[in-house]
Amino acid sequence: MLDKSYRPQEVEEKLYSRWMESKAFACGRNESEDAFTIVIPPPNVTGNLHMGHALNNTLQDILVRFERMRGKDVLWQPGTDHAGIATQMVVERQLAEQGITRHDLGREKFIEKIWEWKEKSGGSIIGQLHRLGASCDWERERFTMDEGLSKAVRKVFVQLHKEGLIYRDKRLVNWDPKFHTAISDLEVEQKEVNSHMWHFDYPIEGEEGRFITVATTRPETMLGDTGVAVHPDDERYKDLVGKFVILPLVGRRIPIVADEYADPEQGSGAVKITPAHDFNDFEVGKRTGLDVINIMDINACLNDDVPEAYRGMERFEARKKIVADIDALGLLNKIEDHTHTVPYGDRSGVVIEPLLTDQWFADAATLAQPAIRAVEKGNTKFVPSKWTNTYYDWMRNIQPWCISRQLWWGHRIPAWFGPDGMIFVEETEEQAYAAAKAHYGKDVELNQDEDVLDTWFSSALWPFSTLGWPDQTPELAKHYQTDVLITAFDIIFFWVARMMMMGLHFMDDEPPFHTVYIHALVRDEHGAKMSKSKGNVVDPLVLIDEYGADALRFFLSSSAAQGRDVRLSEQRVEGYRNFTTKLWNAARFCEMNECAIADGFDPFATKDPVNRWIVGEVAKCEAAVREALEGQRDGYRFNDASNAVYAFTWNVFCDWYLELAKIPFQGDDEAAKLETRSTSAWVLDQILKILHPFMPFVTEELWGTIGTKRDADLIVSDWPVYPETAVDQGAADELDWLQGLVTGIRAVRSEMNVPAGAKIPLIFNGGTDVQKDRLARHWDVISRLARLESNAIDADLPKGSLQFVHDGATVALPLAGAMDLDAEKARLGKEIGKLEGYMTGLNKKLGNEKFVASAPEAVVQGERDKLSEAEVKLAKLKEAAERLAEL
RNA sequence: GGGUGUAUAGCUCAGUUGGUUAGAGCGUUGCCUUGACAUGGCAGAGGUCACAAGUUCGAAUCUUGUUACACCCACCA
Repeated sequence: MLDKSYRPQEVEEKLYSRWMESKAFACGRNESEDAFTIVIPPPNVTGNLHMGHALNNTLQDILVRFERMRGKDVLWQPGTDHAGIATQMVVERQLAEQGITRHDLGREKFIEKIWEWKEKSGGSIIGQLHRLGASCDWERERFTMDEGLSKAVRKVFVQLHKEGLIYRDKRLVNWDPKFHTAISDLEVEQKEVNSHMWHFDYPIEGEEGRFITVATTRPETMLGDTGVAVHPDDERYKDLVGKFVILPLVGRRIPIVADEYADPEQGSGAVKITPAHDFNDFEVGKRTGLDVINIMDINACLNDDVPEAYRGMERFEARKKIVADIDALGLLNKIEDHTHTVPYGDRSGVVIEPLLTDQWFADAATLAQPAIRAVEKGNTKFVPSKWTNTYYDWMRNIQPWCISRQLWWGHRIPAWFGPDGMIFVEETEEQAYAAAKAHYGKDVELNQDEDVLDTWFSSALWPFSTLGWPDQTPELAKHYQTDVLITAFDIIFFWVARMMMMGLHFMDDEPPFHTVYIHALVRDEHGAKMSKSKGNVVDPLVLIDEYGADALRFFLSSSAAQGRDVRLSEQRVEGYRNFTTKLWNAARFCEMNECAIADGFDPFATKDPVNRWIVGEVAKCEAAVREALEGQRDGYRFNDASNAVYAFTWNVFCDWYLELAKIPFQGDDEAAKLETRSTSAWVLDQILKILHPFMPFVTEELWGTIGTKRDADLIVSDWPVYPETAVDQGAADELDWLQGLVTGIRAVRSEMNVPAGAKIPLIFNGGTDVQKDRLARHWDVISRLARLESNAIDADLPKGSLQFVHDGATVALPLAGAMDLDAEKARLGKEIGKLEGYMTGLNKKLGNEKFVASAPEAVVQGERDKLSEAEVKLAKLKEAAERLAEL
């Protein structure tokens, strides 16, 4: 027996446990050759479920549940990411509370601490995904620092190194002075700031009183200047090229060089060059042979290569002092207000400092080539397709990828240094020692590289490392290539692009997925990005508590129109909660009426046209949902799929079918009652199946609670397949006519203020035999739904009647003295006016020879049909108006 | 500086290859405690599809331009 109301809070956890225990999520449960595979975008092990995760995982779960029901061997591969910087930060913060730093512990102990933290409180997001209903194969859960995945990382690193695609280089990198590590270009955020442009006069050597003015937004770097550049064609400075300036405060003699980088239009046309602290200057320095003097330490404080007065100063403190000191020397030419972009570390939030260091790089430009080709050839496609261009733009201009990080938490780089600096890159320490012995001819002491790899390096391997690679496991054979990757656009470069590169390189030129579905961002109700600092973050778990996971999921999927952001609306979530209530009550109604599928019942061989009709409507709904979801054409239209099943359930099944079913339920025709009971139960079952991927909990609960005996849970039941004959067009037309008649009567009644409860007579004139037959057969239904007391066919019309035309027949509701004649006249007049306007348009169109000549025949015929239909209607309406006028 | 996207009812949004009297949900108005459901039912009001020009027999839909907003990328001192 169903409870009077549905309380998701009481059933969701129970059902999720049941699914887990029955191993409903497990891959391989179904032995089908046809595999369907999605790898989850692994959330950070430090993460908490936010709306973006909720959307992302809801969409994945919809596809996974859909394909599972369709009989495929489904693998939704879950796991978490070790998230180098984020995780290290969390644990360091905890240590800081005890007054300890990671250096107090030492590397080994610190990493142990992180593992402890991970075991105890890491991965709470997994439990939160359970709340959402995510049907991942949890027994296969992976972590990017697992032994297996780490092995894959080492193998990839070593192989790429042997192929020359990973190399070590001394280069200027983005240095994060807070975390003391290099970061990649992608982890740098350019932010616009209001600052100043300082103009300094640098004295020319040997020319008393002559200066060259340079402008800078970073005065502190002047201590590292090793030259001044002017444009080779700049007439103003031609005579100065080759001469020297004496760098103020430092006293260094630095050359004036000619380089095209200097823009004569900018400032004075002369630019100071600091090769060690600016990417452009580095290039200029290389071209013109300038010295490279690094003036900063890892904290971005000035080092010992600057004059004593500045040593140890923090860079922004130094800036103030330098400006003041230059001013004191009389060399501060001017200060202008200036807005420019400044690089910030995306996780640390501090200004990034270009710093010259030894780092490991991946040759992204080479790895990108197959990845570009795969998309060009259509082997992997983006949905929506506009993201293809974003991908191309980035891939075609890709820079070397700095993959080393000066952190402790992560995959340690498998490189060992010999006593003379020789590097041995091997998968294991033993192999490194063996290689060293072979090289040196004797045993030597090796030191492993202290650095770890960029977190995204291991994520790039996720689609095959989680399947067991480098071992050739059955899962790898069956589930690689995976099907669709579902993610947000902000991760295309970080992750998608790199998975493409690695997947193609290591998996025999087969891309990791055939489709990349890029979903929207979830914004707040005002359209603003959600962020902690704005305080507008909505916790999905709070919404789940309040309205149930199904309501949140349905909101997200019905909002997931391609190419458009999702605006969170609690009101809409509430609306979908109401939908679960509606479904629940429909099921209760069926239960009360003892609906059950009788033995031998064939849904496609019912007698009652109402039943024949609803079976056809089910088939249409299923087709709409399936076609919207399937990836074959332009699938992944989650909003279309959700809306189709919503509209069918509420507006067709509940609003019409169940109302119609009350007639046989309350009547005494036992055969009709039996058929309708079976049909109702059958349709309800179909709804539960079709709705299950979207609303897994309420559907499973109903599936298990309503009277029907089940072999298995809904989650592992079969997605329905209907015969061609499921749609009976004759029944569809008949019900369409019936609904139009009822709606027409209701509208007239409502508009003319006939009391809702009043039962009134009906006169039906000028209808076809088919219509008369329908009226007679469905009279019970029509009289109930339209509140009628009697009917007469082709009868004389009493003077005072409400009248309208339905499908060519005149429908009259005699009210005698009870009706407002003037109001009815006005109503009919308005109706006629509207119809005439409509016909004018049609006549004009059909009178246009060019239209008739050039439009497709079907379109022209369609317009003609509309016109003749309208003509009949107009004639009848006019008759009605005349009758009224006689009064 | 380069690129992408969006503009349709009071609000949030659908509208697949150009052919409807342009749809939904929420909100709103009126009526209804009708034996599943007031977290409900029935009926209604509400739109010159941002603006301008063009292509076409026909444009919310295609082209160009304008305006507004959003986002991404980029080393301009």
